[in-house]
Amino acid sequence: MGGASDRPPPDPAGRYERIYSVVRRIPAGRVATYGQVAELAGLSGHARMAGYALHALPEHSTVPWHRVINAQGRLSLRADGEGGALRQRFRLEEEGVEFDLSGRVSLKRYRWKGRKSRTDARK
DNA sequence: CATTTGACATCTT
DNA sequence: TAAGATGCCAAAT
Repeated sequence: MGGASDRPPPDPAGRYERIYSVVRRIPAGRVATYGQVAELAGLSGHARMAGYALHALPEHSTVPWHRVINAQGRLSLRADGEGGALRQRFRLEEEGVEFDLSGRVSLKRYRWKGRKSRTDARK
């Protein structure tokens, strides 16, 4: 067993990097939920971690954090008030993502089908 | 070192 | 559809 059990994060100082890596793979015009990002990052079940990672992300970062939304298809941003969320919404609209009257995104249509790496569909 | 809080998800009422 | 409760991990105080 190679030791290390099955714990994915061998990076005590770069766990977030794993999250960023997944977010970077999100194509424009597509969105992914925190839970999905966490799962692709190897932290399945720990959706919160994904959120913290993005929050700790600097603005000048090249990570398209605006493509990451919550499972309700809604934007989640407490800091910066609604301005931050509003800014994110405009950014997504600019990429082709549409919002409904409730301010929610149709995950059914814009959800990014990201796999764990592997062009193979599954298995 | 213990407590609190935080870019969430999922289930239940 | 909305609202409340629970679980998760990490950083801040």
